[in-house]
Amino acid sequence: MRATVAEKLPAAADRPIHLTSARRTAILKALADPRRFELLERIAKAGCPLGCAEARAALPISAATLSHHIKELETAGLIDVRREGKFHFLTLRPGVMQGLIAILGALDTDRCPES
Amino acid sequence: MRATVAEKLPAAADRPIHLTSARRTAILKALADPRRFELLERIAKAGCPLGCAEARAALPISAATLSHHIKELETAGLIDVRREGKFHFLTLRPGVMQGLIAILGALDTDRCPES
DNA sequence: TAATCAATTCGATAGTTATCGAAATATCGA
DNA sequence: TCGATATTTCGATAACTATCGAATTGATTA
Repeated sequence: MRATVAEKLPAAADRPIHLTSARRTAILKALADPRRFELLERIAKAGCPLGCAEARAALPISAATLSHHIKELETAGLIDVRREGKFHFLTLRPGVMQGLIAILGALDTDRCPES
Repeated sequence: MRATVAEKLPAAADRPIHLTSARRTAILKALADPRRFELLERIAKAGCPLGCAEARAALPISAATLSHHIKELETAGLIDVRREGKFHFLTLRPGVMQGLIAILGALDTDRCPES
């Protein structure tokens, strides 16, 4: 099933997206920077699209650095950026985090009885 | 509670360990290197403790590099290393991956209705 | 003890990246 | 069009790290 665009289900019902190993690495790298992770937390906790100004107010970084981090999160496919005139709004991309979780969860399924 | 998988997989029922943000970062960094991730996959899939020789046979890296990666995984708390005389054996540390999953899962809980 | 094998440590190198200020680009309001 | 504001790009720097060969430590065996 080739993921029809029609299934734009509202909130918590996102299926995990399948991730190639290259994309998995990109996502993990994006998450591995503390500031970037904090930014992503802000975006996630905001629920509604987060403006760059709000993001900037929360993080002690320059505009150039924020732009860099946003691009990293975007190219990793972790967030969507809606560019609306002068302002940009950031949202978590549905299903991606669940896709990562699926990969990580598969790692510690079976274990040796003798531990 | 979505513990549907737990019943058919005996040993994987470890509770998620609570992770500080510093440790979360260390773990994500450890996972963000592709070779290291592959090493961890090997350890996980082996189930039983994996010898360094087997690990080395699976990865095209020198002994020095393998040693480095093992230390990274160990200091991040992702694996345990049982040192038995001349040989070292690697196992996945229980609960840690689940702890990370818990953090990541908490990120995309609620979302804006307007998408 | 000497030889051997497993793993670590050392020293060096090459590639990556987080960070910033300054300059550039883009959008909006007057 | 002009000026103000938002974001990006550029150029540079500092810090980090993956990698290796060589030397070293540590354990086993002859």
